[in-house]
Amino acid sequence: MPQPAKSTATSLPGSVPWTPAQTRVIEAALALFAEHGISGTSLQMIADAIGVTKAAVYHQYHTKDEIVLAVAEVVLAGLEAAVTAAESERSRARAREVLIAGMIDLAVERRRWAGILQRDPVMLRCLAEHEPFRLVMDRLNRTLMGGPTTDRSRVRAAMIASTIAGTVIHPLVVDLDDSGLRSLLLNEVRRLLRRGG
Amino acid sequence: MPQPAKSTATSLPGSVPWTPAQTRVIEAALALFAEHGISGTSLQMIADAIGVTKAAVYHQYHTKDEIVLAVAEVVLAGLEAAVTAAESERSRARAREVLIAGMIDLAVERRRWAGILQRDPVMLRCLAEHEPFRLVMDRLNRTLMGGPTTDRSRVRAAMIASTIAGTVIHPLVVDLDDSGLRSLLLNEVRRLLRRGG
DNA sequence: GTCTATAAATCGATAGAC
DNA sequence: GTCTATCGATTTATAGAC
Repeated sequence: MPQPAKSTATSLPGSVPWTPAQTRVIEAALALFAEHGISGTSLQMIADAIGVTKAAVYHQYHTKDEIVLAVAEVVLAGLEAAVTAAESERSRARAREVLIAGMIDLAVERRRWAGILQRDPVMLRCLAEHEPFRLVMDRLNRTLMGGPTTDRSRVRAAMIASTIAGTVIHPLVVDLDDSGLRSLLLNEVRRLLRRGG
Repeated sequence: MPQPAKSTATSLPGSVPWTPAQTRVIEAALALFAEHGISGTSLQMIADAIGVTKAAVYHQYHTKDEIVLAVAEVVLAGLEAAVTAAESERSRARAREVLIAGMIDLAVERRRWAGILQRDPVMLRCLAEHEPFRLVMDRLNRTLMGGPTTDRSRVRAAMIASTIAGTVIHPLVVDLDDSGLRSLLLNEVRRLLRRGG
């Protein structure tokens, strides 16, 4: 079913015309997904959190998958913006620095959900199956490697991504305030890059 | 309910007398939990994977929580051994090095499931609720910090743990063989420690 | 946009025969 | 140890009134 000139529905670029009711659904879903996982969250739980019935939720999104997709768009929209900003830098080294700073900002300010969502099996499958999402991740990874693709650059890029996503949700740092965590994490990740690259 | 001299039932130290049928259950559960998450895995799926009925599974473990608990014991038994080995080193610096090497060995050799399980909301709740598990994690974190608890040492320990657990499951490194990933990861993590700490 | 009511499937869990 | 058969609760999802 080809439909040439109308690809705004499931693509990333942000201008999705959400209704207030849809916004309430994805906000509630985001919080519940982060706490219980996607499989562990039922539509009943989402409906209860908003204060409506299941039928009202189904009127906004016809399947649970659609809700997952909408949540994925929200989560990845921020990353996509960070990657785009980084790609406009002149050197690859500068691009990587800017991207890392952006990723840390995002991870810290949404540390409640950002990290967990990116490890959820259902979300991972969603990101792998839908090309627009995979494209963003490819651009992110390429910028993160900052040069030719070698075993070593793969491992280093994977380390940076895991460190940022994983540290902000680690039990050891739950007591730290956002700005303190942000600057400490930024410093330590930069140390990772300084020698060898 | 104090029970002085009989703590083998739910404590970690390995000598749990599993029957062959129980071993089949937790092996199937481990693989399915890693692929679909714990909430996303039903007892029917576990039974199907083994080739028996649900009732047969229930004969081994009376609730799903018991299966989760058994899986958690398997996962944490390896970590506990690594921590114990590290703690017997003379200096705290040596202890940390040994622990990190052990954690990397474990993460790489079980990279199919080790990382995902430690991020699953149900597993996290299980680790937080049962003291024996929390105790192991506390010892691990203390050894990882390698000295006084400061904001900086917390962040650095969280970074090391997230890096190891997250890198081995990152899409960028799925094609690398175990030994290559292991040595690259070990080198890069050691670089993290070299300066400042 | 939200409701009540309901269908069909699956969930975790149990009883009892073999 | 495994089976058949079943319970009650919950799940995703739909129909139709307001």
